[in-house]
Amino acid sequence: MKPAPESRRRILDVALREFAQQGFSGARMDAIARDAGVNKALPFYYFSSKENLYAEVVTRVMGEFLEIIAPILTPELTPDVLLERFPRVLIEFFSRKRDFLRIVGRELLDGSGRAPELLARRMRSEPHGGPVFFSKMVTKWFAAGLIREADPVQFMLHLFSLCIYSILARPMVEAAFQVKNKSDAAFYEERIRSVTAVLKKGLLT
Amino acid sequence: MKPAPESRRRILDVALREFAQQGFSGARMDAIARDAGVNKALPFYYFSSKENLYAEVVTRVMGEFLEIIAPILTPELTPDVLLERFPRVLIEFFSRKRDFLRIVGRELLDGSGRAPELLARRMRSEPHGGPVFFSKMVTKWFAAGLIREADPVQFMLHLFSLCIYSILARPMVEAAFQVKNKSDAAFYEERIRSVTAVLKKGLLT
Amino acid sequence: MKPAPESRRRILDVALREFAQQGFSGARMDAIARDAGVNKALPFYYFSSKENLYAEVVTRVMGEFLEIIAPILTPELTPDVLLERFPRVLIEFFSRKRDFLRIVGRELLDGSGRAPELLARRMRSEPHGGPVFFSKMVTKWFAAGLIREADPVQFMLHLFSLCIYSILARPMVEAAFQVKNKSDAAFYEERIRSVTAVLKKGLLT
Amino acid sequence: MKPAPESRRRILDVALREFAQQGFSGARMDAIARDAGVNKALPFYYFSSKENLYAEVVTRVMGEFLEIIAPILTPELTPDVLLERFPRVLIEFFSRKRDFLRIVGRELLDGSGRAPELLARRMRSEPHGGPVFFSKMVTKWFAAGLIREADPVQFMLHLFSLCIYSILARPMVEAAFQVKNKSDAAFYEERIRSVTAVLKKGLLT
DNA sequence: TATGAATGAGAGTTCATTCAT
DNA sequence: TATGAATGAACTCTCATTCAT
Repeated sequence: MKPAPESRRRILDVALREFAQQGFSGARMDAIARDAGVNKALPFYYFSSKENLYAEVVTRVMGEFLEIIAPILTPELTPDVLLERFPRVLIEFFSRKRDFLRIVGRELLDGSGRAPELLARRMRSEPHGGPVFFSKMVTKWFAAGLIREADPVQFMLHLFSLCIYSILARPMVEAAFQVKNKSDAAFYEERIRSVTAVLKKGLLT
Repeated sequence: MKPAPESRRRILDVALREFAQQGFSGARMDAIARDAGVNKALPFYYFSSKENLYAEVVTRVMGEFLEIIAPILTPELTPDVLLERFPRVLIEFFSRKRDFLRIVGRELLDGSGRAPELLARRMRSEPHGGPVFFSKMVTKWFAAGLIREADPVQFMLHLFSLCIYSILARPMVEAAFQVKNKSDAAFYEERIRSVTAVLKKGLLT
Repeated sequence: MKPAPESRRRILDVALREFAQQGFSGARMDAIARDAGVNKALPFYYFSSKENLYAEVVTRVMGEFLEIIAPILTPELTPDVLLERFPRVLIEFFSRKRDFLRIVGRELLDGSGRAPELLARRMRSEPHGGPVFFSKMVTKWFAAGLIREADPVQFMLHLFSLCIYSILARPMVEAAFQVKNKSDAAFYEERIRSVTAVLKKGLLT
Repeated sequence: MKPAPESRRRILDVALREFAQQGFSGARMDAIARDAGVNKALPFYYFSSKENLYAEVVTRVMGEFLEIIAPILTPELTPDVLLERFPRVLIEFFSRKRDFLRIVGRELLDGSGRAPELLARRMRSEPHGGPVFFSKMVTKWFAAGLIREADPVQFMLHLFSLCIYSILARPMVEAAFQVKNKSDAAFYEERIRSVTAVLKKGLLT
């Protein structure tokens, strides 16, 4: 039996890191090949173009991202459980996988990015009906007087903003305040606590 | 004194847009020159290098950004006034100047960005003592029992996250929810309302 | 003796078409393998190099070409019979085998082509003494007052030019005259008639 | 005053030679730049792509070709004058400009070539009505009993075939006959004589 | 006989930058 | 102040070819 092409996986791993650090245009196929320890033609052998390699990277990133949040969104979900769990899961995920976060961030900046579309397609095939399901849940919660925000989009934006953006914005805010960096672990723990508090206080009735 | 030549300003304007849309590596000096209606050697005449031109763009962006938030931060500021005004000012500013937002966003993604340093330098020379002043204010507010968050960094992250990130994340969240786009104006007004509510409820005592 | 594997023949067939359409440099070994339905290493297994594969193609083309004209060149040949038969045989052959014609055409263009040498070698081993034999025949015909052209080279050039070139030049002349295309069959029949007439009238006494 | 970019012309000249010798795929942009004595980016500066450079070459070739035959086609033309002049003009032109001939030849082989279309466009804007004019002339000559061939396309194919193809086919026929090369000049003079004779005898009444 | 993985040597093209004018 | 011409270095991508299996 042939040894599964480990090179392919290594190229994809390295590409993820390279695209995260340098952005699409800044990333160099040469560098990816070199860091993956293969000939510079091999990435093209497996992925046929830079564009395509990037697409596979984004697909993988969004895939793992969705796998992380999917388990939270059960039909029995209540808003207090959601607000309790979501920040920890998201912040811990992205603080461990900084490169994933940067890929997502870059997709957000490039308006026309592939991520939104990918997301939409995946969401449509989600177990509990995906976004529509979630949308209805928020509406139901609001009707039941459990939360203060009626609009599911606003509700979701609050969650994502506070969790994701805080990791990105940290260096800037710390620079502005000229605060010495705490350890990463300490910062993220503190952040999880604070975000959870604001969300619960701010959104639950 | 000679009036600054119009070409120079046009190049800077176009560069801001190009860097915002394409990122540093993706931006093309050719394209900037073309769109500014000048020969492609002229940007080098004025700014000597791509790196330098980008630096000037970032400086301008951060400058205008700080000019927007500076007036809010008076010595007499109270937290309820801050939370009332800040979201409107920030969201309205960045929704009008999408390119500014993207420049800032890219700076956040490129860990080594110039923005944090620039910000730090500017902050140090602020009227009321800048960040240290603000830091003390938050501490004082907390001591006075006006707010629930003791850490100025966390406090600030909440504000920026909810305001800035929501503009960037909108296409993604709307894609996920498969929501039809409202008009921009309606969306932003709604967002301002919702963010303000969450912040006040979540952070004020 | 093992039957020549079918893959080998398929590769050769496809190669002939590919070289005809794209020329030597334009032809892609990948494409040949793909179209032959084999792995792209196999052509090298059988033919060891592109150069070599091309040589085999040319050999085959020239071989079939000579097989076509050989039967005409009998010792009893008279000029009127030659001029009657030759155009039909050649034009019908090449109009059925366009790829053969293009291979020959390309050989003519690449001064250093392998075809002339191949031809020379084959001719030397022809039944009736080959070209020398033919050369003498033309001389004899001229001496006997049967034809108006004494030089065998000129004589032969007339034959080949009118027959072969007309197939190649057709698209160009039709473009120039903006003539609607007749059916291929009709065109070739017309061409055979016209060429035969010119040759007989022009060369016979 | 700026010195007219001599580089551009040099690149075009060299490209004509290179494309003629190597064909489109075989030609190397590097080689063109090198032989033109310029940096290898300059051909792209002026012509933006290999494809485009080739198109300019073909345009030039067809242009000069048409300039050569245009003066012959006057309204007062008679068939005996045409058949007398045409072979000499064409054979002398292409024997002096072998590269032109090879470009034309390659265009003929690549069915989809640009040459036919180019030719058509140029013909349409010719002084005396171009091909339609010529077509009518042939018809008139035939009606007047001056020539034996009624079809203008066949008539034209005879002319071009005998003149052009003979230059290309010479090495092959000489190889076949194992004839020692005469001097070029002698061969072409001989060819002009022979072609003229065949055409006049074969086509005139 | 046949293949998938892998490669070295370029090929065409791009791009920031320089320079004479 | 402004430009057209020109370049060097790099970049993405291609392609004939090899090799272990």
